[in-house]
Amino acid sequence: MRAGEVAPGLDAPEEGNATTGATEADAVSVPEEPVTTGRPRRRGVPTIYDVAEAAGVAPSTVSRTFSRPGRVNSETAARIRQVAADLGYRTNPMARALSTTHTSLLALVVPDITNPVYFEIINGVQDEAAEAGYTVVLVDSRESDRREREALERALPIVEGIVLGTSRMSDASIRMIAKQRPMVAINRAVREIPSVVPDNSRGVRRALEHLGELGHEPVTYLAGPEASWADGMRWRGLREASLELAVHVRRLGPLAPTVAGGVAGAKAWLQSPTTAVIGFNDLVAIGFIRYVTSRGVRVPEDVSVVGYDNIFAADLVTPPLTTVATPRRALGAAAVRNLLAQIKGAHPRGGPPVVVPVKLVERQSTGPAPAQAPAAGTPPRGIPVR
Amino acid sequence: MRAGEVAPGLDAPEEGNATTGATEADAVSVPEEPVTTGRPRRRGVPTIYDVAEAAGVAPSTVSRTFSRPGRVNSETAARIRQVAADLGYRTNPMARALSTTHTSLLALVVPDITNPVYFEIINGVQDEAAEAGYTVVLVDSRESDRREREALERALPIVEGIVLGTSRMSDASIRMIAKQRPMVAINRAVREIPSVVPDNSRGVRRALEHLGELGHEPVTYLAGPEASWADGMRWRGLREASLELAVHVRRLGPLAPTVAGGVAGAKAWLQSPTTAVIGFNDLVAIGFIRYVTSRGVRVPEDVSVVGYDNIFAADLVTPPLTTVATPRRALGAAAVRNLLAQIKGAHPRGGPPVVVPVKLVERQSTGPAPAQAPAAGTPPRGIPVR
DNA sequence: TTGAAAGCGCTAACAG
DNA sequence: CTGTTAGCGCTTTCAA
Repeated sequence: MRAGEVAPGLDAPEEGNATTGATEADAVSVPEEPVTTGRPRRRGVPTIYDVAEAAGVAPSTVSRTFSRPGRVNSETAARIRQVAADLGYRTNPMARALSTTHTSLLALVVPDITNPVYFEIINGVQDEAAEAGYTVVLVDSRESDRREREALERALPIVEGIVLGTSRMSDASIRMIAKQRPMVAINRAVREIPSVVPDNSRGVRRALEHLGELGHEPVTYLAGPEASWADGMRWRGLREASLELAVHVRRLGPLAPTVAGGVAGAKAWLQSPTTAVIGFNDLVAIGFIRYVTSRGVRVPEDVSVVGYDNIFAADLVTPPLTTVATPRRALGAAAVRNLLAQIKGAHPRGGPPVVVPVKLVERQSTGPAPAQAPAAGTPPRGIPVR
Repeated sequence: MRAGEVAPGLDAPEEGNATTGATEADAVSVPEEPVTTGRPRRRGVPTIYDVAEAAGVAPSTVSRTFSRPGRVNSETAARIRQVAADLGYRTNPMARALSTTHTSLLALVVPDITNPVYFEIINGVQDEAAEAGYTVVLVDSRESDRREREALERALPIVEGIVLGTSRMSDASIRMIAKQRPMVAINRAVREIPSVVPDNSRGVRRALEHLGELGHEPVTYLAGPEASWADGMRWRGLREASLELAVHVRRLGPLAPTVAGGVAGAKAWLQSPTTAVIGFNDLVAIGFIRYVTSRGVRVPEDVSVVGYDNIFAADLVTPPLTTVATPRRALGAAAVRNLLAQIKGAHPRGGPPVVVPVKLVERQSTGPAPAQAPAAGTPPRGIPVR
């Protein structure tokens, strides 16, 4: 018995004692004045109790009406919904969560919301989540595993699952957290954790193919961070493609995955230039172009460069960047679908990563190799050596 | 009385019959078989009851230990914390929220997470929120008021407050929602809603000042969307500055606040060029530069252009863009501080917007006006008229 | 199909 | 300073 409900009704004389489910004892104290607004409890947002009373049914019936439609007579349901609407009733997510542990919240972890690469991932995740009635909590680790852990720590207890859009944490930490909530990783393969990744090997292969067709040989790969899983995949793919396509590939790095990293790569490249380079990502490619351009090297006349990711800025720089477009929105959406499946019970954890296709976007930073290929160690014409 | 608690206690003989608060009636029904694991309730994450029992105190004391440190003896607290740690107890946010309506969640609404302008705002909001122990739920309206309303609708019941980082909803809708939760708007003044905005008039004034010093006259303003509050502010500031600085300003627009908008603006500008233009934002400025450059106009030799916002790409384009830097991170942080203050009770709603300072970042898209200013209606030298 | 009643885990008076 | 006791609003057996 909910004492709290009865008492207030009784304590408020002007409310009269509408048979609020009062016991016989209560019933004896005959009401003397009619009530206008029979509001049950303290003022505030209406609850199922308010709706129940107004509709003349039990609270549990109201609850069922919203949580298990179908388990209640359609007419009663209709009436209840009507009353609820009139009262402006909205089910309280916290109360529901308390008894069901179902919060309709998902966490999305990204290392840096400022990094263009994540925009579309975020959009894809949000869209797919919204479609399933889920809201997403964005956890921005700011490239710090401490921040990431803290933020995740805070979000963990309220979310039903986690999408790891590139994490800065160790595999061990990740697995630790995966024990507490369903999780799926994007762009990173962690043993035991389901993941979805872009087709890295095909991406670099297409880039190399494109460059090869233009007559470039050899090609320089401006490598990403040592710890980067994606970099490992791309380099591996590049070596394989190199064999198949019969165009040599040199590796130069590791480099920070930023414009600054690209500048650093350009400086190194100037010491032993090639007619084409493939950047670890667009930022690196952009930094490369900027620097070599400032040194009098023309793109793509002297050197062709292709980036990776196809971020927003790729089409803004001069010349517009030829790059491998990763389907980031699809990546995010796929991750959420997988996650939701896990949440719904079917726990297909582990297994090989889901691979989504990529494609090469040809713009103006690539062109035919210069007529005469530079001798090894010799800068292409026009390049001031260092 | 929590039946669930008492029964288990009695069932465990090895616990002796410590007067756990059992009634006489309960005490009589002597247990016949011993139990090994005297686990209180259903298996799962530990609750304050588990901690209380293990520490030999009342649940409420455990609760206080975590929710109102200081209101409990430091030694007892220490012991409780120790036990809690051992048990791996973590306070359940949903349960807490249910009784306090304090969720430690904030909503941040942005029209398009893909728009570079919002990155720093998001970071500022996240940082400030995290510092106060709050987690933020990102609501991306995707430039659609329907989506925005729906997402907000979903988040509303669980957040304690809302930061509107540029909304697509009507003032009326906004005010409607503000009735339900504390709110503060960024970059938009809505009557009755506290807001924080960048110093638009000072920003455009600095831009015009800069251009004036370089000898430009008159200057063209590539206007933003008609409905944009910011555009209104900027144009107004420009007209005032125009008077004070004695340099004429022409308005050209409205334009979409995008690269495409800039291209459209450039086409119009070519019909009656000036030696300098100020874009509504960086994207517009970038689009402008792209187009005029493709038509043989040199920047900044033939025309100087200044953008607005100082987005990431501003420093990536060629030439790097001179632009007015808006302190977006500070904007976000200030908004959260204000919001938190409201949530904590002091409701300083309404009032004039909080204005945060901006500054001009000079890069290479601006330079001295061409020696001979073009006669009105005449294209600067080198510009092919249409 | 509906109702009654017991919690979900925590906080909050109110006593002691 | 600590324990008792009601709930917060909703879901969920268990009966009817």
